[in-house]
Amino acid sequence: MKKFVTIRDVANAAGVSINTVSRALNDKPDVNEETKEKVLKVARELGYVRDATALSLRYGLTRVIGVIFEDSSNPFFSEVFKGIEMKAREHNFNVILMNTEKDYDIEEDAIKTMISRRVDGLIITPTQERFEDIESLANLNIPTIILGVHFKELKLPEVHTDDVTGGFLATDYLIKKGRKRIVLLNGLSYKSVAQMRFEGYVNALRDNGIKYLDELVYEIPEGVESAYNKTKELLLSGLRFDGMFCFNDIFAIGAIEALKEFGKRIPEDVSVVGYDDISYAKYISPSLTTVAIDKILEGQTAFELLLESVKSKAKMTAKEIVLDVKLIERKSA
Amino acid sequence: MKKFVTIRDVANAAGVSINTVSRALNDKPDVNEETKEKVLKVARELGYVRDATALSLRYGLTRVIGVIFEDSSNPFFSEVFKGIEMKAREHNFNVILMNTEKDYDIEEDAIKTMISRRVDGLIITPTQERFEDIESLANLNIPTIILGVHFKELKLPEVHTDDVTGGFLATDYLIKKGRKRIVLLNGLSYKSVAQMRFEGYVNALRDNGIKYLDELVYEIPEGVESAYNKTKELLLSGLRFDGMFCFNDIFAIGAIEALKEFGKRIPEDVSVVGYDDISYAKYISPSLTTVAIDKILEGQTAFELLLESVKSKAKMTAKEIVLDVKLIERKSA
DNA sequence: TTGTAAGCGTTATCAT
DNA sequence: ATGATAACGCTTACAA
Repeated sequence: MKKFVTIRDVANAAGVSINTVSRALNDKPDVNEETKEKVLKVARELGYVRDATALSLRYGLTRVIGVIFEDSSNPFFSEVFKGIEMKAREHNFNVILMNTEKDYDIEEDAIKTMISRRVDGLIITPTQERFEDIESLANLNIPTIILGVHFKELKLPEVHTDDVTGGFLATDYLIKKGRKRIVLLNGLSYKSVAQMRFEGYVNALRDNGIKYLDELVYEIPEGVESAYNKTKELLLSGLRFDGMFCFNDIFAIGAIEALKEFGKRIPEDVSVVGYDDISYAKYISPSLTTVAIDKILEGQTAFELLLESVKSKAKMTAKEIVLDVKLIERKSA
Repeated sequence: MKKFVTIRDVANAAGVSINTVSRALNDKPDVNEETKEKVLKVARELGYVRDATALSLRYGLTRVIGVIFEDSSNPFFSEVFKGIEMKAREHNFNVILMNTEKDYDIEEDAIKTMISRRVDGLIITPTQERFEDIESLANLNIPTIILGVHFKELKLPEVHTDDVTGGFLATDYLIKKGRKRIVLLNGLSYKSVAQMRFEGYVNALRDNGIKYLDELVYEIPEGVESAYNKTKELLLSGLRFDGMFCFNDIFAIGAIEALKEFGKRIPEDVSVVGYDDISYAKYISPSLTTVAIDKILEGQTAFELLLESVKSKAKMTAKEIVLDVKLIERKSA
């Protein structure tokens, strides 16, 4: 049925042996110029396209990398992916993308799949629930980059942003704007990112001589709804607060929705700062003051670090690349 | 270096031949129960993982499909992809995702790459600039689904939304809201989608007895900036209009930004309707009235149609799946 | 300069 | 029930 032209077909048509074809195709020196021309011509006419699966088997290298995200449709990840794909394409690598839907079991399966596919390397944003699956990669010595997350427990190369500073910048900005009671709407604390942003929050309070209050700090699961509901709950509970530092822009969007619903003016009554600077942050209303991270760059960096690791056959080490963040001042705070 | 456990390693360790291992691993009937148990145990201990590249070569099937988008970070595509990936995972397929950046040459390269990878099938949103590259797929009889686009020139299976109806719904809604001079901020007209939405726009005007005016119809390239600039230009030119039907939500976002800048009240002065219902459409301000298409479903449908085509070894035919659209009423119109 | 043959990891066919 | 062998498409020693 689906029959591709093989090197053998070309050989027959050109009246030479298959490895002469191979040599010609690969522009090797030990082949007569005329023969080469002829072979190339025949190959073109027949529509020959190299079979990458055969090459993979032959070389034990696939030129495929795997990317495992919790949700590739999340604008943060979709932009990071873009950076990865750009660089990969530039280096003639292809990318298999899989989602875990934040489920450890799916993550484990995805990793197995990637191993089975013999990917040359892997970029992953782990759920961080457990990490035996990631360890198995390290044991197989499959080059792996942890993206967007810091793993204390694992000695693997990581690319992430400076989220302690990010948390600090956001909180400090709110304080400078005169905010005294700043709610931290954080992600779940088993995630390193949440821990780091929390640390930044605490640092900023401390540096500004503001007392840390447990009643202002909340950890909630991902999602707009989640943030919307929690904010509504806080509002209903009568908790007083004049600022919110949200774990990400999605949370900020949910929070703002709830605040508006309660007639709060933003930023007059409550100032809101997000995180990530997803592309629509500037179009929501009020436009979102947020901690920007260069997502494309993060993806590119991850790929380049991975490529390094793929090329050097050395054992993976705990290299850590921390990317800068900056505060983008808009209307919400 | 990177040494994976092979069937041969397992065979040696278990003291059987490689095909006994193969049989055990594949749960074939002709293998002693005890031997099978032993082999399975050894395989587990050694951490054996099947090599998919070898399988691909062996069977001439990769269980990989290719997806070629113009920009996977565009929220429309990233959601469609999610639908594709979900279904693919369910059916034990993997997905290689590539971007064309709206460049025909990159598209052509991407297609070559996919052929080289021997993908079992391909889902593509063509640039529609030319289509020789797509034709080459048809000639190779590689199952291909055209997504989100209607190709008059090609007889290939397509999945797209009912954009004539969509264009009609949007325009008709604006008219029912009392709008008389409705700007169509359309995509470039060589794209079938733009043609279809235009057709819907014209139909709605006709059905409502409103005269079509060329001066209200504009075709612009993709991007928020593009829409922002064009809207600003229209405003500056003094063109009168009280409604805008935007080719997509991204355009609507850009248009709204420009309108606000000029002090126009939305929807009082100018009503705006978008298209796609990207996930942030409801969070921009005013929340966007838009024509919703189920992007996840579109992705899932595309995969399922592709799978059909992959399984049936029949020649590809021009099957067309047209998905429903519906108008989501929010605050912008 | 060109051809022959082995091998990458797997499964299917054919023997035993 | 199990083992040896060929084949998938390609590249690379090695021979000629």
